[in-house]
Amino acid sequence: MKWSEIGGTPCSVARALSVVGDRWVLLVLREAFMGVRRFEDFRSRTGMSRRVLAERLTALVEEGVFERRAYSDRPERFEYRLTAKGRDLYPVLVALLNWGDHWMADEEGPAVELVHDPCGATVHPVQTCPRCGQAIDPRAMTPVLKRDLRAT
Amino acid sequence: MKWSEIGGTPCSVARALSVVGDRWVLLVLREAFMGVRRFEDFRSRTGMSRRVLAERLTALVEEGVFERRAYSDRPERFEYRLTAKGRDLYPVLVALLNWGDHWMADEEGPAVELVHDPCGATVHPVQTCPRCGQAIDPRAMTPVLKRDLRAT
DNA sequence: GGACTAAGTTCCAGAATGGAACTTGCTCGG
DNA sequence: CCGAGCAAGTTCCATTCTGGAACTTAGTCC
Repeated sequence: MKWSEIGGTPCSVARALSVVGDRWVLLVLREAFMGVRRFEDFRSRTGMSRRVLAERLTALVEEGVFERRAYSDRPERFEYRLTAKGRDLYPVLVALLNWGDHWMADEEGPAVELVHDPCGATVHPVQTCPRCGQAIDPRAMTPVLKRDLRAT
Repeated sequence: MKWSEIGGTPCSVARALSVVGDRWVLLVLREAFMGVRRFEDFRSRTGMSRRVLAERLTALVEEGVFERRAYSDRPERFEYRLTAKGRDLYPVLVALLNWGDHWMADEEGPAVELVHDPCGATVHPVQTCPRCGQAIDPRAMTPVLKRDLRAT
């Protein structure tokens, strides 16, 4: 199976990955959540090649994760802003951040910390059950398969 | 910058991605969380090539995400089990699943549902602030940069 | 006029990938 | 005993993808 076919799968994880399951895309999203909007800023802060950045941004705009809009005519210049669909990827980034902070840390401590404005605390958000409010433990979750994940 | 250098960055997201920021790796993890442990099962359920699967599993074992252990001598056969480090990636997968369910759905509904055993509900876990318990809204979070994300 | 900027595009050599064939050690059916 | 089958890889090749550097376009600043 080629990667490009993965989005045709009925699995939501696979479909999400068809959009977002790319090394560079996730780094671009990290920057977007830090407020970056411009091509050159994405490029210099992630260190990716222009080639790949241009390609990824185009794809993300097509997927509706970013919106491309002019911030200047003469000369024409564009910026990339997260849409609601893009903003909803925040939990993915936070989950990666938490895991990196926990398992890939060095002595100097995390480079980025998250402050929850309403309560003012520096936090690592946790996943909880929206029904009972308990923190999620993987072993307390049962995945129920409704369809073959490979079917079309 | 080459991808292989990304792990040397002080950013936890980048470091997490150096391990897990691969299309196929995340699909392998999806299967692992559904209980899959064996090479052939990973292969047939994800559709990836043996070549790439073998390579990724080796790397994940080196990183401590999976543990490789024999489940049979004569002939020698191995299985791959998630370690604690691997299990901690659950929130990443759940976040992707949630996003896929929400934004990439089709008419037939999700292929996988998650049941929270303690309360019995089918749920989409949400990220909350461990301090005040509120659901996380990206706009209510301020990222505080402690160091340059590109420095060594 | 010349240097500089931002947002791309183009080109190339080298790295990564998918697919299919092959290997190893063993079990099973006849 | 013989051939088929299986699981977990490994090897090979043709195709695709990447990083890096150079180039383009339209305009501003000195």
